[in-house]
Amino acid sequence: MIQAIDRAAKVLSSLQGARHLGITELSAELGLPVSTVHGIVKSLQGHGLVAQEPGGSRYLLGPALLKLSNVYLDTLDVRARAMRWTVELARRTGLSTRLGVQLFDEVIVIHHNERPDGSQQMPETGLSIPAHASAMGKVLLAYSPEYTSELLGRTLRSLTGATITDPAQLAMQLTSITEHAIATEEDEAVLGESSVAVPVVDTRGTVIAAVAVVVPTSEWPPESSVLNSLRETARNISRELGASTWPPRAPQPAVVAHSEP
Amino acid sequence: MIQAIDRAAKVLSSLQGARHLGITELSAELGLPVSTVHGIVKSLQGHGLVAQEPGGSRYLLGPALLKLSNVYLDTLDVRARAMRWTVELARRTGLSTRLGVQLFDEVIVIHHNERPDGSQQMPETGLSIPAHASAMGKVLLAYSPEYTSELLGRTLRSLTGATITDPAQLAMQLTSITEHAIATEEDEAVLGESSVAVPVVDTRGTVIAAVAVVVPTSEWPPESSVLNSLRETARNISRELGASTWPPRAPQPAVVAHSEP
DNA sequence: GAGGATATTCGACATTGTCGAATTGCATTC
DNA sequence: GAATGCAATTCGACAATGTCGAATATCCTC
Repeated sequence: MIQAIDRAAKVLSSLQGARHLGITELSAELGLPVSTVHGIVKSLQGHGLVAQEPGGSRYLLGPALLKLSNVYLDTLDVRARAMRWTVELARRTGLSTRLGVQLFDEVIVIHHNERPDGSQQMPETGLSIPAHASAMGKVLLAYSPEYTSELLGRTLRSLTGATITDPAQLAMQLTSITEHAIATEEDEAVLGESSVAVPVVDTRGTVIAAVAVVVPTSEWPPESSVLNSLRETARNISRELGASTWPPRAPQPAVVAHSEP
Repeated sequence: MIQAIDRAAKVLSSLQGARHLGITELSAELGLPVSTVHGIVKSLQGHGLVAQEPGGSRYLLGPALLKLSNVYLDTLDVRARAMRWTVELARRTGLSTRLGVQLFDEVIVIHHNERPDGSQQMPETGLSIPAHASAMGKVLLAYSPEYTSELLGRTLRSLTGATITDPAQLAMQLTSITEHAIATEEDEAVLGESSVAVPVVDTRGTVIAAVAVVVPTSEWPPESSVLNSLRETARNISRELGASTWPPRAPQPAVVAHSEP
């Protein structure tokens, strides 16, 4: 890991947490000399990744990020393929749908369809949710055991009273998820909102994303027709991506007893 | 400018242009040894700014960018303040509206309101348009003479037959824009689409963004009521940001003959 | 199964980024 | 309106760091 780049990324990450920061504040947060931070920030600024708050001398994230992320969304094959199917899913279930990918210990929503009831809703594309508090996150964790083992070691942040913070309990859910290829979450990220998610796989059988429907907790549990539609949506997207089977095979645990002669 | 960060930013920029690239392709594009590029890419990947295309060994932009850009949009004061006014502008004019900021020689759309006619439309937030081919871009250039002089030196890329590529002609438009505080563009970025833009200023009287309405070229020129609504919108946003006067003062050219005794 | 191409690892060198001190600039106070 | 204090910026020397080329591993093609 190249030190300067690592530090630059940490600067971006800090600015992400605390909207506006001065050089001194940044240097305190990162534990680096001010002049070092200054050099990094100016380099980022030179590419529009960081900007000065007009008038002041504090810094914030820059517009280049918006341009980059727009291209990022366009390059995602899953997203392009998924869109027509999730529209249909939203229509059939009357619920809002999400498509998400894993970013370390979080899920990033890469596509969102609003509830088709015409109510005013927030766009959720770009939203990030701690993986352990999200149905999509649980799906993605369940199929990527490498990250999971590490995650279970750390303390799990609680978002609502219902967030699962006990590693053992989460681990249990995850094994159950690989068996049934479906994950749920009740009020664990946002009070009043629950969700169900299933995996999306590509040609190689790898789980690369998750689709979810968001269900108001007042309407929980969802009818089985909702679950069927959700499953069918994931199967359709996966098939378009070249997957031959769905649901995906459960990931092989680190050590298999004796599978080959 | 820190070399490693500069190179990292260039890697991101390359991936932005050509969706998927291998290490060798990247190294060719940047004129750097493969091992150097490899180190940079792996560092970016370690922060989710770059990702591997599943299965292959090629690289593409990463999900962290989406998360960062989402925070970027949230931190923008102008955007939050502008939204309610642009909704009203779209309603009154029946046209789609844009709010944009400058990113070097481009304009990035930071907010977009769809035409209220209920037709299916692309979301344009995150869209980037060469400044010289956009009404918003012309506004922003007109009020930031530093960049402009440099830009006029380069060759201006033509997007449609109507794109202004002659520096002299563009320079003329820019001076006229500072006088009237309004810019137009006819088919210069996209055929069939024209637009009108006005500046948004902050407390210090600096132009920090531009608002525009997009007019189908078939309905060009827009009625004066549209221009009035647009101006009023910019004035309202600017006032909310603490600006005392609107339209903004024309920027002082590099050398003034004799203005102070 | 062999060949070619591409990604990845490794270690030595010197370029490069880092750091602390000095300077400038801004804002607030008296 | 001058003076004080804080924060951003500039500068230069040192050595830690990133860079590069060669060697190795891995993947894909034929």
